Amino acid sequence: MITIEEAEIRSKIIKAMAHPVRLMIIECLKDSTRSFSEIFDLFALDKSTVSKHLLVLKEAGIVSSKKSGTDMIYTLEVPCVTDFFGCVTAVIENNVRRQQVCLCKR
Amino acid sequence: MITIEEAEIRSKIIKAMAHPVRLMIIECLKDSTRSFSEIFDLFALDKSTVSKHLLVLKEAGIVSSKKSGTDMIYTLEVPCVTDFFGCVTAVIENNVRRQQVCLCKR
DNA sequence: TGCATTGTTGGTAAAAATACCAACAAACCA
DNA sequence: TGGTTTGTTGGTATTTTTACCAACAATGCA
Repeated sequence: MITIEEAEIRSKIIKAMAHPVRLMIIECLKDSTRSFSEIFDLFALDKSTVSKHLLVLKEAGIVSSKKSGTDMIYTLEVPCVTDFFGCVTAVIENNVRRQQVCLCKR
Repeated sequence: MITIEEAEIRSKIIKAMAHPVRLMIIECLKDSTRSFSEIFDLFALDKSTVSKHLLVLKEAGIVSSKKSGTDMIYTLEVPCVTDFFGCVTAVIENNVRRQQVCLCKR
């Protein structure tokens, strides 16, 4: 069995992914690095909000950043996190399927 | 690119996993179903708190429950979620490695 | 029926997360 | 050097999450 300390460490990393904006950021970093302004342009949010979402991902160790000229370049450090989305999709499909069963039976 | 609606649906499922207690519940359901009292005994928490954590997992479609005699039996609906923990461990190990690099260089 | 046992629900207080604005820092360029 | 662009940090209001207690519902048992 997992200890509570280990669970807390895991929780921080999973929590860092548990926000729609941060999920979209991870998705857009899946195939290549992106500059802050490219990421910022995806959302109708204040730049400080986007910057703070990136900080959450960085502190979790999911992305890293480096200065390049004027830009700040963000990189997905651990691409395997996107593998997980397949399982999340499986949960979603299972939910849909179960709801259909309910609808049919009642 | 993923839409914001899709990201919100995914986010709800990931958020359901993003708590140390709920991660431990998932871990303990990995190999077999468990009764409420077995799960409750893992924690020094009020029974209402544990019950509500289970409700969060249930509403996300991660676990299901069924009454069996006196007990409420909980089942992990989508075991693949535990596969993800391997990737979370990869993030943790990467973080440790990077911190060691920092410590050496400074 | 009366009384435990088992688990859920309602209410509330405290903590954490989120988004914005404003101010700031760093780098570039005119 | 002075101004512009790019991104971060500080502060604050709002929302969400969390945990407890108390009350309740459902089941089994004496």
